[in-house]
Amino acid sequence: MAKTRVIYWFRTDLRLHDSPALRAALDLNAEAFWPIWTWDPHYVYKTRVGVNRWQFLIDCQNDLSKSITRLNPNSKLFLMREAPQTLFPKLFRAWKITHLVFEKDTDPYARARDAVVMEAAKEAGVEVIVRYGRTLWDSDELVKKNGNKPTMSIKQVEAAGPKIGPVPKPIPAPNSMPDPGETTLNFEREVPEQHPDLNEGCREKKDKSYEKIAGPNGDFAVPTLAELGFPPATTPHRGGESIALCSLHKTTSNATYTATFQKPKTAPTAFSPQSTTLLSPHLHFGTLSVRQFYWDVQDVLSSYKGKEKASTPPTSLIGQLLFRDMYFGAQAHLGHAFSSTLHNPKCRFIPWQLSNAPTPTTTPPSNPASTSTYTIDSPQAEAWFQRWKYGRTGFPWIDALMRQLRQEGWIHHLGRHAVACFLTRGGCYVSWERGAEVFEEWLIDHEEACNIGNWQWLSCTAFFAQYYRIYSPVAFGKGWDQHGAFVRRYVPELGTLDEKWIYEPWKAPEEELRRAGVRIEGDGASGSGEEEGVYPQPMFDFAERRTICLEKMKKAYAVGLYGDDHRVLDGSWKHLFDEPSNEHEEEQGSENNRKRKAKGQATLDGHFKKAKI
DNA sequence: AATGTGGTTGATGCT
DNA sequence: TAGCATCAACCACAT
Repeated sequence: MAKTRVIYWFRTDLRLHDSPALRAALDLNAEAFWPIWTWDPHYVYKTRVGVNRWQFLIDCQNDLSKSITRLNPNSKLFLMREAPQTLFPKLFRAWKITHLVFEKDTDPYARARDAVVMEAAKEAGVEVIVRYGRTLWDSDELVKKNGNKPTMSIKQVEAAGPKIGPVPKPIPAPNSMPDPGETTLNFEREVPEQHPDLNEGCREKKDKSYEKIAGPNGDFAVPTLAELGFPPATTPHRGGESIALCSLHKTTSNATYTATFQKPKTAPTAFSPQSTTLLSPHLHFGTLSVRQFYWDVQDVLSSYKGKEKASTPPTSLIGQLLFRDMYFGAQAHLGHAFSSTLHNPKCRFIPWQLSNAPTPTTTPPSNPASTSTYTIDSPQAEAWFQRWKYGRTGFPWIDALMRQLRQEGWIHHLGRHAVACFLTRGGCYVSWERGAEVFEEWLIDHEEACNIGNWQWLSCTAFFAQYYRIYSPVAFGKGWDQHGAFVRRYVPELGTLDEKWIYEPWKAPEEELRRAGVRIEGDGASGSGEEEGVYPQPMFDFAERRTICLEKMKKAYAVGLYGDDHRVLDGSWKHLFDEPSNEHEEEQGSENNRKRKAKGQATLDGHFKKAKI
């Protein structure tokens, strides 16, 4: 038997089925094999992981650990509470490791982290094996086949993907796993820097997850929410590969549903059950392989003989997976710059309120944007933002969605459209970055690439540009749910209000409100309007805000700046917006856009010089 | 190079 | 009830 001593490092792939990296690790026929997870202070303190997503992660880890033990009673998922960058060099020596194997991760922080770990492995003489299995196609390969440009449209993905080759077929789960070696830890432990802690506000008690490297009982156990100082989760959705595979099977065993799925025709108001598959959190944690999903759907399609025509990308289920690859491809190319407007060459500059504060340097940030700060440049906008976040806008459709999000960690994609449009270009004119942070904290399926990409889409700063298509906080929900069952479910204080007023309670006559036992009053600010039987006034006249936002968007598009423009970074963009809108300037704007298009990444300087002549 | 067409998911009012 | 034009007018992509 080969004397290989292997660490398999689980990260974005909490599964045994269809894992190219795990297969590569097991093919080493190790004499000792440790399946491990490293607790990462970056994840624990520097990203917004809400209680519900923590619960989901813990579910995934427990399920995976059980599955490993089923393959080998001596093994399980070994959780190590130290940063991988400092842990691995010590672990390599202590356990005489010969191989480290993991799935490639193209998130900007992950790339930097893995580079450090791979360097340490090189120094320790440990061979590193990396395999890709997180998207349909390796995101870096996808970018290459897209002319070394970020994938910014679904057409580009449809063209570039097949150039790489067909989506790899699923790999069966292993049916055995070698014993782990010794698990003694005879080395000094490095306690991570715990401040600042982005999740401090969520904790009821002090975080104790890093007190001992192998957990409180020294058995490498999966942590509990209590250890992290969190209160119990509120989400009804549970994680784990077992559940993920059951859910996938449930979806694909309904051939008609699977083959004719059209995303825009699924109701965002359906809640019991939901109208979509709810497989996104499983894709996020890698408890479901996206390629397994892809091929299971393809199998259904190839044998489908139903009356209704099968759907095709982009609206079909396969189309949804292509969008995911598109966002991963954009992020793989742009790195940290993808996550904010500033420094982002593909993100249109709009002078939103509550935007990320500019970084002092002119180079793209090396730190994740999630540690960004913003200035309250408008108390009004900040108040609207807070009311939006906590579901107290006075628009029941918006509030129901935001409350469902906070409580359950998941809302339908079209619901995300409705609240995102409302916060940004179709109501509050608040930066998409603020909304993205709330989603980061509250979504159990939060995937940085997809979240950032979708917020840019909805705010019409990248991927999508039809800013005049604005969702109404009244009409859109009503179109899907005439009777307001969804609103009643999540905004119970309006539970018995007649359907005539359920989307616009401020218009209801006094006697209707009295009969329904609700008063419409207060400004929805924190600490007010939370009295039982009270629902806030709408925070603004939507029609009025709609018009204002449209004008502002039109202006910003005419000016035509992007996040990497020096005038955006040095603040001189203000002059371009101060000037009153006139014919000449509109022409300049169009010219800007045309020039930019013709010159690719060129700045607008050339045009301005030309314009002066 | 100018022009036309289409773009996963708008709202409204008309036929 | 589904399909269409209108609203105002964006970008990407193909020709």
